[in-house]
Amino acid sequence: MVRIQRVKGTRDLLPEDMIKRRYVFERIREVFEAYGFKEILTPTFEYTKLFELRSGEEVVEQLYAFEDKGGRNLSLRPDLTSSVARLFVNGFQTAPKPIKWYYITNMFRYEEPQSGRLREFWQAGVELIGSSNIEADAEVIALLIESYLSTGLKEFTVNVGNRILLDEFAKMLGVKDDIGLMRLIDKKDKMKREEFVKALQEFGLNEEDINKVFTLIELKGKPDDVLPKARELFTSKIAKEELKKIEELFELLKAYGIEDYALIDFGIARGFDYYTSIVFEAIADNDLGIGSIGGGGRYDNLIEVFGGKPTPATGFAIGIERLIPILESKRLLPEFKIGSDVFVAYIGKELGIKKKAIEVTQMLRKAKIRAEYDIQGRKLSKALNYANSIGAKVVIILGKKDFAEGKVTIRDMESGEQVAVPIKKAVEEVKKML
RNA sequence: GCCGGGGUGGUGUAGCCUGGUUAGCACAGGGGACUGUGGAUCCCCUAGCCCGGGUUCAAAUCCCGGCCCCGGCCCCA
Repeated sequence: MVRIQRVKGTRDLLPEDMIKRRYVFERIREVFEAYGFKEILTPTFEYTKLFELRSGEEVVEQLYAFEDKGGRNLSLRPDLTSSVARLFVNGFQTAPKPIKWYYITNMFRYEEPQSGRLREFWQAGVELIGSSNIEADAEVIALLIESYLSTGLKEFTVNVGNRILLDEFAKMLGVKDDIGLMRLIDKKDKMKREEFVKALQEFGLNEEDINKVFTLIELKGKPDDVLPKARELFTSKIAKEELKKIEELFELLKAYGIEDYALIDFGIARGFDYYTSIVFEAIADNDLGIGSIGGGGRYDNLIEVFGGKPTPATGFAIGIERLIPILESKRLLPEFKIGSDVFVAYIGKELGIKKKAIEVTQMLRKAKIRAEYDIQGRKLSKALNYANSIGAKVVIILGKKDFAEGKVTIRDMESGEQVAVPIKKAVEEVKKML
């Protein structure tokens, strides 16, 4: 007999995992809804073409791609942004703007698993479609920050960069392979300074250019410190306009009251696939080897790539498998009690007494008390033992004597105290003890 | 896709280097001692060498391949 294993890069989620996830999702959901975002869900799989249109044919390597029985080339969704854009194009182009949608669901990417990276993972994210105003960027960045705060996380920052400024920067240096340069800059934190310098030299940059790269990288921190230096570095008109937007962005973030968590980091690249302007990523200090815990940005070209009329959009996603371990390691999650509060044990094997045990259990359940009765039909000492092991606070004992008198014995599992009460009073009595 | 480390009952492990009894231990699980009182004790039971091939008289142990886990690279939409 061959034992079937879990598929590589997937997880079984047990009750103690689920309760934590549910808690975190609920906190995030409350904030999303407070901001007026409405929940949507698109299909788990799409035509592979959808993702190719966005990211090029090479992405198939990173997709869970397959052919179905009808010969359709499909892929499990690697994120929801493409699907949401597709949905928008298919039916919401004339809907009132902005459209504010959120989702909490699983994604699939065919990659080698490692710390904080699985082949199936969950994201909570939002998309804000139809506004090119900087207000839209501010709204989603503020929402991202408030989402983390709602889970109890405090030691994190959302670092804001800008794709246009990086393009301008590449132009200034006369670099054609701007994406290559950005990837290199993105890796700056993983390398020693000398290695980084060497890599930049190999990329074809002279000393002056390399100094400019370092100036760019050091453009990191609070806007009051960073923006004046940025204005010296960037001289083009386009760049000046973007800098003005970023200045306004941070003014708006102050109005949201969350500016302490937002920083500028012009070295952020974030993949580069379809981001067009403001990009951002959330970093939480941790010793688990986890980098970004979420991120997003503006994607003003994607909707027309999918055949819609040009429509600006921005959004973000939070990686749950990255966030939860960090919350756990910082002890920010509450203690959860899983399982029943009341265990109903009965003595004897007669049908009548079993039925009475079920009836009592049902009374408790109808009163919204988490209760179960001893399906195993254990002897009393084992039943108490079991009740103890599942953490039941109260055991209801139904014996022949009780049965004959129309009563049950209620035992407080912490103190060991017991009272015999008429069955009709049992629920009331138990409620007092919980 | 590439690199490094690993894989022994449900869980945690001993054994592996240096091949040789019936693969040991603990916890968990089921039953009993105990036909109305738990967190205890005792007894019994269940259950394992990731898969395949090779070397050998003999493989958990040595060799090769695969799968999976942990971590790193590429990539990270």
